[in-house]
Amino acid sequence: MSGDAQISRLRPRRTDIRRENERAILDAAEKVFAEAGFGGATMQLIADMAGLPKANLHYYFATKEDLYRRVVQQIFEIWLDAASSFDDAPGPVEGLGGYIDAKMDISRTHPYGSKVWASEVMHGAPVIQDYLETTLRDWTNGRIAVIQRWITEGKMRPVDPRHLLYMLWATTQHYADFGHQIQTLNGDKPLNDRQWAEAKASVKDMVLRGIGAI
Amino acid sequence: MSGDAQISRLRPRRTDIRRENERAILDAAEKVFAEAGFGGATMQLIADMAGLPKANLHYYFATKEDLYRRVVQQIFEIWLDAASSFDDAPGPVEGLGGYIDAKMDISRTHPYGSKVWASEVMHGAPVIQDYLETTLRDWTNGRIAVIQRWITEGKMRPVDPRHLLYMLWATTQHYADFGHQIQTLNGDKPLNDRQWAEAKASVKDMVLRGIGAI
DNA sequence: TTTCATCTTGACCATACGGTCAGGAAGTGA
DNA sequence: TCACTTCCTGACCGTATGGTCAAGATGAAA
Repeated sequence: MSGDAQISRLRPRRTDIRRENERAILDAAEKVFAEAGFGGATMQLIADMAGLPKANLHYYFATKEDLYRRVVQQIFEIWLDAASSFDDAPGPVEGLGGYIDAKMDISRTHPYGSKVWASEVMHGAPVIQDYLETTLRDWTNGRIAVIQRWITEGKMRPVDPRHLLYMLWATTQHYADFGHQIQTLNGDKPLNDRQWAEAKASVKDMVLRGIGAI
Repeated sequence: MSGDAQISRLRPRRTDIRRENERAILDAAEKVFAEAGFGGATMQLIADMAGLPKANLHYYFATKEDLYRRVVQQIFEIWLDAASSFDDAPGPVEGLGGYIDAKMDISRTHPYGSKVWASEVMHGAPVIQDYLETTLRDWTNGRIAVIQRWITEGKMRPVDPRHLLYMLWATTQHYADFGHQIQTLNGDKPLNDRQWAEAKASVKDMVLRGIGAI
């Protein structure tokens, strides 16, 4: 009767099994890699956190490095998506303001991924160097062109777009990468909703004034 | 004859031996910890880079963690010294401008130390948490007071001093911690003297305008 | 039911690592 | 020269790690 239908629902399908296990492993790996670094992370710890035996990890991800690469690619794609505000914005206030909002939100929701990326770059980008030289370089040049156009149109002062981008990346990601330090200076308490809103407002205000957009 | 004098000069004194070996080990350790992380660094690699047998490292530094702690403390003290411009400055242009100059210089001269610090904080500051809660907290509160005074005196707009400091730390250290990424976006070439000067000028210009100090 | 591909897992292995130690070399002060 | 401290180092050890494998369990298709 309805029992059959229930069982066939509860019993996971093949594709679901694969998807759910890969998701659990990637989530656990992101956290462990962020907190211990690539060298300090162990497959055993990731397995425990994902609730799977270690040998099962190697069934889905051949090596530790494969797993790590997937984690790094993930945060990179999330950041690329966040840049859509650049494209269809009339000026720097909307474009850069929206970009800052998006990056700050990501720093709050994906602090582990941000840390893994930072660690990877700090170590000389051994596994994602090709990304830097292709996707990131193209992306950066595209946004530099947009910023240059805004300058030409008189919508902001003539600042070096490169150093502006570096400042944006540095400042927004700082709230994820150095979140522990910020928390310590905040009386050992994580920033609450109001404080995050103030942080976003402060960053936007200082940056947009700094480039003469407001 | 003069041979004796030469020999007695060439033959290193006890204190020199200790000082020089500790220096060689610390320099090598700073680089290896920065490039591989604490977990990825090996005592063997540090020993090779310092030109000493591994057992000798353990003669000067009991454990890997002891060595690591010394490296982290080093960069922290360098940064503290850089903040002197804050104290005897009439206003934000000189105070913050000098601080940015100093931090940017350190990012160029001590990129490894900066990375080690970043890595340590990202991993939750397991070995320098007490520093964060004492020295750094006190230091930060002191500078916040200075910034507040400047605001009261009308020398800059009323911005949140905390987020201003975070922006300064993030931006200046970005040129060290993400130096590899910056280099990649610079055509795989390190920033030259002129580009470093431009970077400093850009950062100072954007920040000081952002807070209404110029 | 039968057949097949996918998934699971405990046990195992070779390697590399941090750290130890004993015994000798070298500098130092009397 | 002698006694003493500091410095040096090859050899060694226990442990933990990434990765393998073979045998079995489970779901899917016929």
